[in-house]
Amino acid sequence: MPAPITHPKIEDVPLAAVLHALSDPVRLSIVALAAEEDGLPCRAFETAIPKSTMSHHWRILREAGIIRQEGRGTSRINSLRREELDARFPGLLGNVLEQYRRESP
Amino acid sequence: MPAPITHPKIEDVPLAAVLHALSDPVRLSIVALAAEEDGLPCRAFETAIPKSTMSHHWRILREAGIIRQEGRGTSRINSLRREELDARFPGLLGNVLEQYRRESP
DNA sequence: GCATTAGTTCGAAAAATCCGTACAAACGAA
DNA sequence: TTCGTTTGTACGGATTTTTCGAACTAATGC
Repeated sequence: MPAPITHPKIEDVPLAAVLHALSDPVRLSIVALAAEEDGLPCRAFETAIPKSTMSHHWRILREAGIIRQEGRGTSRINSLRREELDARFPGLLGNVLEQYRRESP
Repeated sequence: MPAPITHPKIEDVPLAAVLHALSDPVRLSIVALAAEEDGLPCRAFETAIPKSTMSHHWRILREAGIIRQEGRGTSRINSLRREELDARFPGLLGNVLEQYRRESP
């Protein structure tokens, strides 16, 4: 994929950016699935939404330091930046995931 | 003030709405101050930002069930809906406030 | 070579945000 | 009561963000 995928240093990510990234139902569902299963490609998420919109959501999550993407062939491997995020915002992601699971069982 | 101020039932508020309300630096600072001191009027918050913009932020916070406003004379009394929020999203607000204080000391 | 698949980019429409201006309501003082 | 002040909302337009179809690129397979 042409655009060189870049990931921010976690210490450069403001709290508001993380909360913003998590403030969308589609992105929440992405994060919840990524938390359960590591290394999934983009196509494994949220089939009902157009690819271009999903691409936008991935970018928001990437730029908020929440998800890491590595190109593998024609697809991407997605993973949560769990440890980094926990170091920077202790307990935040875990708590949000807990709320999410409570809300959508 | 003309518009009848309404507050949502806390169980009707989606997680994404709460995170969205908290995903703005100005609103975060409002919530942080409201958490420290109860019953402050709107004018006590964020003097540098235009009144009309602040009014918008208050509305977002109100509609997310985060803040309760009661008209008192020409001003409003603002308070966090702490207990209700903690019942619906246990630990979430406290965690976000913790991150906020860590980030802006 | 050609077709398929995975995901990005472009461009335009729709929605949200920001902010100046005008406004309404409550209050105090004359 | 009437005038001026204070507190916050409503309106309208400019800017920004979000959404999504269509075109595109790159890797893979036949």
